[in-house]
Amino acid sequence: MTLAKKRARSLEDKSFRRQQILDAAATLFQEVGYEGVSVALLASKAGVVKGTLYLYFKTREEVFLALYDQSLNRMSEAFIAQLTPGMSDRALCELLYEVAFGDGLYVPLQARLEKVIEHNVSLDSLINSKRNFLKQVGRIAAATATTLGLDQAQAIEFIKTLGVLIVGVAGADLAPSLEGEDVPDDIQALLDSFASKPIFVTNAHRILRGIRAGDSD
Amino acid sequence: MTLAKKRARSLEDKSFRRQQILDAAATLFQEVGYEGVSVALLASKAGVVKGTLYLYFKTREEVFLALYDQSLNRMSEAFIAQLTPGMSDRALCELLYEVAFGDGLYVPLQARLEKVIEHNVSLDSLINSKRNFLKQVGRIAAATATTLGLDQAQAIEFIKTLGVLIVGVAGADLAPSLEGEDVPDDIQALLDSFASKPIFVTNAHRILRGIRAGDSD
DNA sequence: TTTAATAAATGAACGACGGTCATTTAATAG
DNA sequence: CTATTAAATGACCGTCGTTCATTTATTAAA
Repeated sequence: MTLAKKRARSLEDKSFRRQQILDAAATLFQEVGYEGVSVALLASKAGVVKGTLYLYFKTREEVFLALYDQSLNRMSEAFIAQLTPGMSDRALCELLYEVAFGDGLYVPLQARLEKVIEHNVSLDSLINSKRNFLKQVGRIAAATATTLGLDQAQAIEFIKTLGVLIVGVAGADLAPSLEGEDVPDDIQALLDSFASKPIFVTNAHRILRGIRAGDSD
Repeated sequence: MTLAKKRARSLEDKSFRRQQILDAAATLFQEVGYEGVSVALLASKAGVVKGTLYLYFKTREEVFLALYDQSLNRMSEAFIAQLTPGMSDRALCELLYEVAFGDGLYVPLQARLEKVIEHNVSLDSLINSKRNFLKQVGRIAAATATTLGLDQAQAIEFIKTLGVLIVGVAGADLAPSLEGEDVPDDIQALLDSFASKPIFVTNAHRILRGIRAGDSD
């Protein structure tokens, strides 16, 4: 769990400590959310001091970018593992929803990736992250192509588009919880009408039909 | 332009000053973006001092929420004004894209609305904003229903869904500009493949076809 | 075994941030 | 002309992400 030595001098030691920090960040994120993860709090949970964090990550956002990369890898692995041959279009859309929203880190990080995280990250880190993204999209698309009988280009377009859709529908889940607040009926009905799952599944299905039909007009 | 008196004592004076601050915020937003609009900078541009801002807005985010409401109103008005009878499905999707992304404030604010802005706003302000949202969606949907020959329920679903799609596709536009940076070809191609307009128009069209077909499976 | 070289870890300090509030003072009513 | 009021002020607060001179655990050399 913890490092035997107090100083990480070898490369293995360093990557071990780096991962320690990431693990603490993942746990903390689930408890207090993105904005709640301050550098001071993260450092204390990781058992180091603030300055030490900056030996392992250039900025606070680089921590989140690394967390995002790992969550994307988990997500794509889980998706591919749960794909079953002959799965219906709808079942696949639902699986993708469950895997993406079930991870706990992937959706809130993806939703902040381009608007926030990427704005305080080195070009190198950004490029590495994008390369990993390309790789995971390729893996997911290949598995999807086989299951749904699409060609690879269709599957890539499908998966990329669903990534876009996930960010859109995630809005409702990332809005402040009004649990226990005195919300008028008309407003509550409006909020309910944006429940992420039905919107995602229905429209993922519509998009898939369009791709199958080969529309380009 | 500016208030004759140095103190705003009447209700008209107060709402005038409030709007002055909002105008300064809109201008500043276009220049420096969301994160660049600090309370101190906004105050100086509006010709007041920091503390004064808090007489007119409870928090920094309430400024952005008011800005969002006004941008949504502008947007829906422009959309309805430019609708023409007999417009094709595709033309309407393109018009909606142009109007939404052309405003300059609407898209970046909508993209941050639920994830950031609504988290630091009073319940009253939030409810008022949602009521305005409901009203504008109703107006846009009614005009769309007429133009496209949809019933009102279909049109409302269509417009709500396109709002979700806008937030998703906006990611690419809100990412940091890598203009002048040394970006490898594969990464540049990836970024280009997420250009917001074609993704929006193509998929808005697919969604519309699905709604027209009356899919619910 | 002792010493010198190294770089990992520290924590005090920085400027900028959003937000507060006792005080000042412009405008109004008597 | 005076008393009342509340709009405007600006000094101040705690917190934030980030930096860096200093300390010290670890390793290599003597």
